[in-house]
Amino acid sequence: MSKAKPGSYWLMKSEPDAYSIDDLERDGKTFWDGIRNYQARNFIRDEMKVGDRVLYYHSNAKPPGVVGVAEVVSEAYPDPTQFDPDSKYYDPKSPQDDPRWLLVDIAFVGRFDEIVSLNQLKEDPALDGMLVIRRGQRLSVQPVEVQHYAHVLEMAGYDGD
DNA sequence: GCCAACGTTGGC
DNA sequence: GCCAACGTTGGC
Repeated sequence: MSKAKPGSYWLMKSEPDAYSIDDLERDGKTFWDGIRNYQARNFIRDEMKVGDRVLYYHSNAKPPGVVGVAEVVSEAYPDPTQFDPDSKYYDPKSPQDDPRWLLVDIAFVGRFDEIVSLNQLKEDPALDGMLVIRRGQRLSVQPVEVQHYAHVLEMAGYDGD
């Protein structure tokens, strides 16, 4: 199954205490390790492509919200932390020859001048149906519709790309 | 810190 | 294959 669609858009959550947009800006690029949810893994494995754009979302933050933009810069490949007994992401049940968990590399693209908070997202009718504003939505990697992506950038006054 | 929502595990 | 128990996420 190959879909000839242009780029896809995503929202990826990170707790700023663990890895914030500042960390990503400093590093330029990072391994998005620690995905341990099958639905998120499937998006990464089946649908993410190099060049896809990502809304960078701070969860467990005050306030939570979108703080910038990142870009997918690798294909999916096995997450090495699943085989590392010292890692908190260690998964002893993942077979070495058929790794259960994958990751992609993410690069910094830009930062918003100000956070676009979850509240703002919820209050804007143009974003009706966006997954992140759905109650109880815990998925840390989620698809975003192109018009929602564009609208969030607009809300941020971001014209970096 | 609380707790609702939801995913995963394991007994049966 | 059901479902209760448990663990985690993440807003508040």
